Amino acid sequence: MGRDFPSEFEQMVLLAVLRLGREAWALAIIRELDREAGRSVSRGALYKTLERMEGKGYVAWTTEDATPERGGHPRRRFRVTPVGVKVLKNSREALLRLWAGLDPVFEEHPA
Amino acid sequence: MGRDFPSEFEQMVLLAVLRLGREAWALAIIRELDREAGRSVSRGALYKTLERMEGKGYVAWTTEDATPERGGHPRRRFRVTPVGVKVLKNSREALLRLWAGLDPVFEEHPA
DNA sequence: AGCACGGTGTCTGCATTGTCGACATCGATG
DNA sequence: CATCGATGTCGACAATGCAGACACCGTGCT
Repeated sequence: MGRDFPSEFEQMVLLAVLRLGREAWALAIIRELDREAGRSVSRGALYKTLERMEGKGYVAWTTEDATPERGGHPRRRFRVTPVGVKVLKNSREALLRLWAGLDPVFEEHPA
Repeated sequence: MGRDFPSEFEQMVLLAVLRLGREAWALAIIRELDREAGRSVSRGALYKTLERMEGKGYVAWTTEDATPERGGHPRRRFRVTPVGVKVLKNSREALLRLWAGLDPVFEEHPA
């Protein structure tokens, strides 16, 4: 059904992959998440999630071998599938709808 | 730590409670979620989550007895605590930051 | 050579979360 | 009295989030 919601973590990962475009390697994703969302993740957690999302058809990847410069390892380049984009859009819209009208709550400045 | 993220579902529930204001009873939350986010939840799932969130200090409730009109049952009125608002704000900002620049991806209308 | 180190990826395991469905109560209605 | 609807509680299980250990292979020091 169209009613499929990615978990919060999955959303973040999907978004990070989208932002990285052609540079979406695992470690880059971790750094992106850390930098942009203030969220640190271990590789294990990330790979697990990516694999699960592949199962659901949210992401896909291609293995590209060598970048002999740095360690010369085959690394995986991830990308978000159309389905992934769709569910992302879905929850984005749901969130947007729920946030609507609550601005006063969020606008408050602390200190 | 300030770095605490509510899960996607928790976020939705918190938001629904905020929107409902003084009318945040369990069943109302369920209806709100269904209506605004297209997400259907069972009562068990919701209560569990609310209780877990109480443990983390995101929500609190007061039991008000009787509304003799409809079943005459004590029902719980939920509300989001300041901590709850804070974590909500946190993830909202993280999401907003991650979404930034990806508009082209989301703006596409499918036909 | 030898060794530590950094970038990659895999796997096991466990704690937390998400979710359902059954059980239970009480008033109103048929 | 039998039902139904609004409420809440509980037990169980599957899915998810996440860490840490294991492993490989170049590079750069020494």
